[in-house]
Amino acid sequence: MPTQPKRRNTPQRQIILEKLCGTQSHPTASELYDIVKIQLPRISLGTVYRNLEVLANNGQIAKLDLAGGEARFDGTVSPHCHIRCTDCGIVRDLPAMNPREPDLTIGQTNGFLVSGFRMEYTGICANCQ
Amino acid sequence: MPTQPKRRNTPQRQIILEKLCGTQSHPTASELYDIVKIQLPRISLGTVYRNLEVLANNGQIAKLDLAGGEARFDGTVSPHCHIRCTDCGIVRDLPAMNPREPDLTIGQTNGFLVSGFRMEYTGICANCQ
DNA sequence: ATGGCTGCAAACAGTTTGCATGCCC
DNA sequence: GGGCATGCAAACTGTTTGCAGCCAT
Repeated sequence: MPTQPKRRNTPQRQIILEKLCGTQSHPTASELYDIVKIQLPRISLGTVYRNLEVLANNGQIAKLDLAGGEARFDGTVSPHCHIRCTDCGIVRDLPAMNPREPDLTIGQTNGFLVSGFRMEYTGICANCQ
Repeated sequence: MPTQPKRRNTPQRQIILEKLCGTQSHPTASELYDIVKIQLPRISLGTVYRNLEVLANNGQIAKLDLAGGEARFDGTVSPHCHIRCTDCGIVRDLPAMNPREPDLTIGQTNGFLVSGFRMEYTGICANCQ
């Protein structure tokens, strides 16, 4: 198997991780770009995307590939459900909700090897009501 | 409230609906475009998108806004779960699975007005294993 | 000096939209 | 003729990639 490359802990990567873990919101890549740019004005959007991918592969952050186009990112890795506003798109945690365990046998009828499952609530957030 | 426009039943719209309902797969817009093009060689991709939107708003088809980029469309409207191959992206029905009823109170802590929820299994399909 | 990383810009994919024209009621 | 629909092409959005140069090991 291919050994993974030795990663460096660049300021860009550090600050991206720090800002993502320091927020309750689940920012998109470009929202995060705007936040990080305050401290690193010369950072590029491409770097944000590249680092988010590295961090997600590392298991340090979670990529939320929910409905509605843009991917969002979550500094909290432990599994929990989300609720998404169908109007403005913001995503919040549902901490009280513990997701049902995936039923790994469910894919057998289709020949699938089940690896996971996702649950997502949708609704209208307080702001948009 | 705005009255909705009087829709016409054009051949394009008819055949898109017919082809979508006649398949078990959950085609993307451009996959459907390729299928419909056999019978209507001059149809445009934009028309496919526009009609899929009209049909979805009509409740005649369902738009599956799952993870993984491309939207997919489903001629079966009754609620059921899906399993998606993380490798090739194909989507299959999970007919045995009846989705848990959405818990409408779940959003109260966040001030959300819950309108629905989605469940999606992921795995590797038989072909990609 | 090797190889990961950066900023920048261009490329890319999926989707939407503007426009001139066509066709049905 | 009012208005929905079409084909075409251009625009737009989110994301990825190629490249030259930089910096840590």
